[in-house]
Amino acid sequence: MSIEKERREPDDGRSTRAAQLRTERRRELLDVALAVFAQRGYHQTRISDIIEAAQVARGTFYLYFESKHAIFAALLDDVLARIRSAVVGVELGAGAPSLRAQIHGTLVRLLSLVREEPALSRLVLREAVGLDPAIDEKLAGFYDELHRWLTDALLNGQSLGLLRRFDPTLVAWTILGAVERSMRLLLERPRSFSVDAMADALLDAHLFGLLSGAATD
Amino acid sequence: MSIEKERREPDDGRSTRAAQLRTERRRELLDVALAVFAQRGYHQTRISDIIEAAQVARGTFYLYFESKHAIFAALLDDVLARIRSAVVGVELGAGAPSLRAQIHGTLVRLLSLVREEPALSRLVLREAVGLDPAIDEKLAGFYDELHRWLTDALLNGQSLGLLRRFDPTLVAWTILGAVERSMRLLLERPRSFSVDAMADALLDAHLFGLLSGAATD
Amino acid sequence: MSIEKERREPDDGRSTRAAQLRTERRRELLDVALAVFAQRGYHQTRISDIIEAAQVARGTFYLYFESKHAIFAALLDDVLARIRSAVVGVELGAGAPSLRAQIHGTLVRLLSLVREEPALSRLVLREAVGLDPAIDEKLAGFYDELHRWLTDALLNGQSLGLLRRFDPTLVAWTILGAVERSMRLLLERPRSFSVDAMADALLDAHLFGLLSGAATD
Amino acid sequence: MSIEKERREPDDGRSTRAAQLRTERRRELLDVALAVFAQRGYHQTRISDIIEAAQVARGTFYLYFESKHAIFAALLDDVLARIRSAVVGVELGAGAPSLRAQIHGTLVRLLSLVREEPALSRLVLREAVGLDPAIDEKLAGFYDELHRWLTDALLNGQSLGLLRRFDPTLVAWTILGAVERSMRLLLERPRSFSVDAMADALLDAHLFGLLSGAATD
DNA sequence: AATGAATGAGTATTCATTCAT
DNA sequence: GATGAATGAATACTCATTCAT
Repeated sequence: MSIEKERREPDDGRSTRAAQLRTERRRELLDVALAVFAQRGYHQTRISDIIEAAQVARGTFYLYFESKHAIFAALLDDVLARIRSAVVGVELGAGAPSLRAQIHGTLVRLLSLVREEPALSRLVLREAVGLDPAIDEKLAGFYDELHRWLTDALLNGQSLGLLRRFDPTLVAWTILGAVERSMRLLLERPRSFSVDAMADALLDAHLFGLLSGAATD
Repeated sequence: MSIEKERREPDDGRSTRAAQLRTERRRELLDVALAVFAQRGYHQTRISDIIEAAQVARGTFYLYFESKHAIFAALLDDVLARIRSAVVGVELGAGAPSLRAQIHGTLVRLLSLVREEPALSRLVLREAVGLDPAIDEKLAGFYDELHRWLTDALLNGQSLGLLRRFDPTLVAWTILGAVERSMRLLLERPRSFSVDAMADALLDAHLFGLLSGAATD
Repeated sequence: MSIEKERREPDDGRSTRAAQLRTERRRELLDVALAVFAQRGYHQTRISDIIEAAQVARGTFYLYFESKHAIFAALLDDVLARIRSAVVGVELGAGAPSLRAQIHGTLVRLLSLVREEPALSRLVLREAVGLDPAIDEKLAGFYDELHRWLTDALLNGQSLGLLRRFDPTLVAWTILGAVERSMRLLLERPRSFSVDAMADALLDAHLFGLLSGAATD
Repeated sequence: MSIEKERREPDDGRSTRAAQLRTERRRELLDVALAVFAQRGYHQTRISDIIEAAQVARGTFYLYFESKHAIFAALLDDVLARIRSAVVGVELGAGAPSLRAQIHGTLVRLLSLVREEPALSRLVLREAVGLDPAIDEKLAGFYDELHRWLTDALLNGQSLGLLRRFDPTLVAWTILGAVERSMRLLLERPRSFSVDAMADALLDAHLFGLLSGAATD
């Protein structure tokens, strides 16, 4: 009992290096697990699949993650953070790019994420759905977040006179669904459309509506 | 699945009665399974849950369905059929109700289905997602079907001059996503919006767009 | 739902036979488990050992017992009941056999149990000790019961004037320990003593004491 | 176990100091392990429990003990030695305290050990029972030792004419059991009896027997 | 000597499905 | 057709021990 008081936590290279190795291995496990989850789905994935792919002993896995569920949750957190960072940054200040250009940019970032990281995307759009109350809540919270952001943007546009009167809450959900389905589409048929075309279509449809100018009904 | 359909029985009264009983029991199993699947989710549901709720012996279950997977698939087929029948019937002929009224009606039927049959809806919108390649394909096929129907409607509208120029394929996916998300919203927060308001919001946003009349960008 | 109301619980031969089979199989599992637990000890025993010895599938085991712990507890209950029934029946009424003869009989029954059922005995005397708080409590309760019984007997003897003054509580524990150790001895070295000699030695030592008549200190 | 004892180190100051540190740390591990084993039991105790409590790295543990089993065995050896030293010292020479006083003293020493070192006592009386063939043998050997000592004492008493005729082997086991159970009693209900009263009760019962003077049967 | 990350054998329990009655 | 006892493959997680640093 008295001995350990003399022990000093070395903040030297050794522990720094150890922490780094730890982070790396955790990262590797996450990467491997992502690939396996995306390919086989959560339930078809066995811990064995992950540790075999990661070339790691069974016990090692549990050194880094408490459970199969935990690594999936961590993975999901990663993706959601990525999506968040693809969304933030729309600014409606003077001198900023036009509203339309900015939204277009956001859409392109989102859709590109799907194209570049299909595994990550598959996680949010497919594997995480209906998995678990805890996961469901995380996902619901995330969509709420996006929805809040979008609602604010719409409100902003309305108060600036750019957008007309409508229920921003409902419309925000509508747009979210449209984007979500576009992402899903890109995930399932990556070759069918260009990211740019999709972003344009989304924007045009929502900004200008579908009626021909002559239409009255 | 196909096995039962191909089986033929002599058409006397006895087998008619038997067939009827068979159909009833099958129906009851489906109803019970729907409730359980919707409440607990596919993976958390054990055959025991179903047969206990249905007051049926274990072996009896397998007399009516080949497997847990099979009863889920049958259930899914049921829902998809229900949704189909909520969608079909939009006619763009002369003397028919206005395009807008018809689409509004379709949307109301869809959203009402969610409200009245939350269990069924939950099955398509949550439980079936990412379950299984076979299920995925069934679901994808269904969405393709809806998409094709919607694309046709849009093309129709364009050829009638009611709708302006845009890529009907992309826009159809967009609209589908918007509807889907609206249904999901109604499923998760049934009290938050009226079916009618949602249908209106969906229509307005897509028909007229969000820009204020004065907006140029 | 309406169908099953018509089903009747048949109290005929079929379910009677089923219940009997069930009891038999449970019994067999208990017997086999007893042998294995006694030979290898609780912790070294794997469920596989039991089901292999019982020629039964893994799932079948769990049809009859909730867990490894549960079957051990059931087994322990069995033994304790056996020991109880070896102890009860000491009567101090008029016309009854002499106190000494009766106690001798009880001791013989107890020690014979060890000789005839070494596996059962090993369970109480060795395997169950320190296994688990729940088991510990069961065991402690049982010893308390024996102790209460013995204390009563001693009090009885005192009030009849057969026994001299002493603290019956303490002495009862003392005697219990002597018997327990005798049983353990018989378990470990079955050939070393006859049941009868042990019962005699226990009785003599406790009734008459060890001092020689001449002893004053 | 024996390995460490045979290892020799050059006797200069450095290694003396080192050896001392080594002994200290070993001692600390033993103390900590004792506490943990006594509280949680052998099987519920994980090496992690010990090293966390001892504030020592995992590998360090194995520098001092070959295995979990080994540290338990070492601990058990400690207790057994303590008990031995509480027992030895009964001398039946002339001028020595009376036989009764000496035995009383031995009993008090034994029972006090239980009171003062409940953790150690729990180890012998509960945790070690039925643990392992190796441990069992160690325990059996120890009881044999006690038994031999007690048998000798009884024989001695008989040859001195202090004790009457009886089978000393059997009676020695009997007494051992009585003492053992008294210790267990004190362990489980430390408040229920005084050490002195227990020693007295044990002695009185065994020396004078339980029959009233008038008793003939 | 000390550390603690890595190892991997070990195992209780679940549950979809079968089949004898 | 109905039953439900029996089956056994499947798998997440634990923890004593090792060993490179």
